[in-house]
Amino acid sequence: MGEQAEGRIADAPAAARVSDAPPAARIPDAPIGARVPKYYRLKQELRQEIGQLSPGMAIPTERVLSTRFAVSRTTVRQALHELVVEGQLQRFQGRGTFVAPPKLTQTLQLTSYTQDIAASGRRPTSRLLDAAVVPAPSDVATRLELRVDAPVQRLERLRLADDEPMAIEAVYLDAERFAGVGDAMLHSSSLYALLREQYATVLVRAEETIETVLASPSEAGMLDTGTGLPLLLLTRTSWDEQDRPVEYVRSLYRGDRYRFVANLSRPA
Amino acid sequence: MGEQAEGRIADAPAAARVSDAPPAARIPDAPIGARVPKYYRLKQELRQEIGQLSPGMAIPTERVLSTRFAVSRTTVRQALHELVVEGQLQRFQGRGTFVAPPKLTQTLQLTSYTQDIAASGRRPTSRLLDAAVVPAPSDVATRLELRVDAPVQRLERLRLADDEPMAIEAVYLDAERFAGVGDAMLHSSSLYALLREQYATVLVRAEETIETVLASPSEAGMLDTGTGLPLLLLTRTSWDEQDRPVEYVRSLYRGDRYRFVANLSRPA
DNA sequence: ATCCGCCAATGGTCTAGTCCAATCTTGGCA
DNA sequence: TGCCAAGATTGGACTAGACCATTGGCGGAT
Repeated sequence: MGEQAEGRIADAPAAARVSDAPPAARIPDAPIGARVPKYYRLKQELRQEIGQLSPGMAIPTERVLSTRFAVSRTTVRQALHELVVEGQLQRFQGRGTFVAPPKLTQTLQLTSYTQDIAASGRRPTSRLLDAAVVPAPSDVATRLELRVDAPVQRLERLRLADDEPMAIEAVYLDAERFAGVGDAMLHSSSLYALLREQYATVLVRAEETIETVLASPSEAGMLDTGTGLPLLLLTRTSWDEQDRPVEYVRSLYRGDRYRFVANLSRPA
Repeated sequence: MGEQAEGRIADAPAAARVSDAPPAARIPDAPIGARVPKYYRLKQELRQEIGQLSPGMAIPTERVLSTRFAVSRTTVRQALHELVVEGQLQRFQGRGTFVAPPKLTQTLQLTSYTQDIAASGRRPTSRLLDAAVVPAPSDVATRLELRVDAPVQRLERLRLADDEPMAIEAVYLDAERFAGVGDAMLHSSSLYALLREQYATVLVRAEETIETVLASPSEAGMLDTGTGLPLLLLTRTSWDEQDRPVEYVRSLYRGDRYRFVANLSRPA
């Protein structure tokens, strides 16, 4: 299920070449008429080698690759960077570079995070980073159909699966309608259960957007990844049975570790 | 030469900035010890300045920024690169760097591309890149529930909206069940209309995955973007009323130009 | 045996330059 | 006026090297 390297759409057959000299591995020459940067050819070469290895195995250091392929370390780093972004490699300062495990698939559905992760056979946990009532910024106010600066409850959590950081999530709720939800979340782990049991609110519909953003240094720190790596930003607004907006959620997932799946049906 | 004189880049604000993402506020930055690289501060500085400008306006050249902020051109390029990835800037070799228009939102739904784009007030067109019957690769065979190497019709198209390249799309269909669909598509533009009218097939359900990949040189060329820029890879499998898989589609969208939205409802 | 501090190795950041490819400008020529 | 060649300017690729921060192993002290 991890396929993605090959079988891309319009990928030029490109480096389906023969590497003749084992000792001095050389970067394949650019095909005639195609201007392919050196770092890109190196990347393809490395991708091939990585394919032979198992997740967790180490690959040579940047300096070694630099001399082995007779390119500058900068060029090696550019190739490695792209492989990291694609989720093929993981780098750790001071330790080395390692083959990454395959991407995980997360379903877009109107169920609780806890259920989702448990259903995939992993152990879900959360760390509450922040719970405060704040004046609604304009975008939050718009989504929740409140006045700007109306009090909203913000809940910020770090989501983990098997103790690995998975996403940073910020939820916003109407602080008047859901008074006390912040305190309640200090001792609860499932917001959806709390809404159902304490506030008699059930979510029936949601709109979720997905786009690519880049990790800030602190986001990178929390997600245990690098600054500037692509993240997937999911923005969700959910409505209850009376079609009132209930929650507005922003979640940041590592783009190199996750993919998302949505189930569509014919419009009515 | 350890710490050289700082240029105009403000020192790390690092405070609880409500973090500035293009459309609206991102998740707040926790002040946990995160070292802020120079290129990142420059990026934030430039983001601020860009916010004052209108799409299409030019910003100073890399060499000018390099001297203005007293950093190397490499550092400027790293900052600009991230802003390009985030969809804030567009760069053109030989011309300059310009403020990018805002991202476009594309809905994930089981309707035809032509309808979708037209509904958003733009003019949809397609360029048929390739139409051939080929032996099914293993992933295609799996999705379409066929034997490996069974004949499948591949249709590869470049999707445009208002003449701007939007996505590269590859569709796979069972070549026996939909015999002649390749030829028919030479003179038609809507596959879904063709399926409905010529093959009495209506799609009622689909599963769509979204993940981040990077543009190869040829993909970058077709989408009029840069090699190595993040793309959003959408993979769709659709089923008909008898719950038979009909199509398997892979689409590549520019991650800096598009976001996607899905509508979710409560599971039954 | 255990702990701790030093140190080598790793990836992360940054510099100051070179050369190349694409584009725009400019001026001369028909 | 219209065209084209030459040069200037832009971003793209690449080099060789420096210093920093983090990590983990080794060896000595306890």
